[in-house]
Amino acid sequence: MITINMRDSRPIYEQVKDSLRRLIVSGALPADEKLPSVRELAAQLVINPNTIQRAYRELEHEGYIVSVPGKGSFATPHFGADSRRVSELLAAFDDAVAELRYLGVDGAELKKRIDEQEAKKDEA
Amino acid sequence: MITINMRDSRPIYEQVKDSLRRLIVSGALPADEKLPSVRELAAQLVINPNTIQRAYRELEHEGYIVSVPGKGSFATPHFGADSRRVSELLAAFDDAVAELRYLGVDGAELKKRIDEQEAKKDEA
DNA sequence: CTAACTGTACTAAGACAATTAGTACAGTTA
DNA sequence: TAACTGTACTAATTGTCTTAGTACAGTTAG
Repeated sequence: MITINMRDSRPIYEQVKDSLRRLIVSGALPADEKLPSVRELAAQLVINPNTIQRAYRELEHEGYIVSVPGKGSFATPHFGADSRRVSELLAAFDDAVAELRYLGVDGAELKKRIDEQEAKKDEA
Repeated sequence: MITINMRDSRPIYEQVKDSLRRLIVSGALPADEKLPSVRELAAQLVINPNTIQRAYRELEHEGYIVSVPGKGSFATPHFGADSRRVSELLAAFDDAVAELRYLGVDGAELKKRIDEQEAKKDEA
C-alpha cells in the first residue's frame, strides 16, 4: 500500500503524507474508506508510531482525512476548494511545465498526459 | 531577483537553487548570462556565502550553470535531456494534475495554462 | 464487564542536516 | 598592486526528525 525510502532526504512523515494523499486524490482510496491504524501502519513500515501520528495529524489538518479516537482514520471527500493549496499546486504545475519544456518535452506531450490520466480515472 | 522565505521549512540553499533554476528555464536568465557572485548574492539575501556556494555547486553539478574560478558563474544552455530529471518532473507533473483535478480544477483549464506559458515565452 | 483495539498527548534522548563564522588559497582583471 | 572571482576546509551552533517509552480516553467485540 505504501513504501518509504530511507535514502530519500525528505522526512519519513512527509513521504507517508504524500503517499496517502496520492492514494486519496487518485481515487484509489475512496471517501469514508478506513485507513490502517497508527500502530498498524507503523509496524508495517517498521517505523515509530509517532511518525505516523504526525502524518495523520497533518493530513487531517489539511482536510484529506478525519481521525476519530477509538474508531480510526478515514478518507474524506473534499468540500470547497482550498484556494491556498490550489495556488501552491498551480505554481508547482507551472514550474514543472517550464522545466520540462526547457529539457525538450513538448507541450502537446504534456496535454496528452492530462487526457490519459483523466481516462484512467474514469475506468475506476 | 531572488527572495527567500525564512519561515519556509525547505533549506535556504534549496530555495536559492529553485529560484535560479526557474529564472534559467523560463528564459529570464539567458545562456551565458553572468550570475551574481557568491559573496554578492549572499550579502543581498543576508545569508552566509557558504549557503550560496552550495546552491551554485549543486546547480553546476545538475548542468544549469557553470562556475569559473576568478571569473564568475554563468547560465548554460542544456545539452542532452537528463532522463532522470525528466522522470522526476513528469512524476511531479502527474501528482499536481491529479490533486488539482481532485480539488475541482478542470483538465481543460490546465491545458490552457500550458498554452499561455508557451505564448508568454515566445514573446521574449 | 473485560480485553483489545482505536487516536492522542507528552517527555527525553539521540542522530543528523542546515547554517554560520572564520580563514585560506588560487585564478582573473582593471 | 588591489580588488574581485570561485573554492575548500574546520568548528560550533541550531533546529528538525526520529525513536523510545508511558499514559489516558473512547470504541467495540466477546
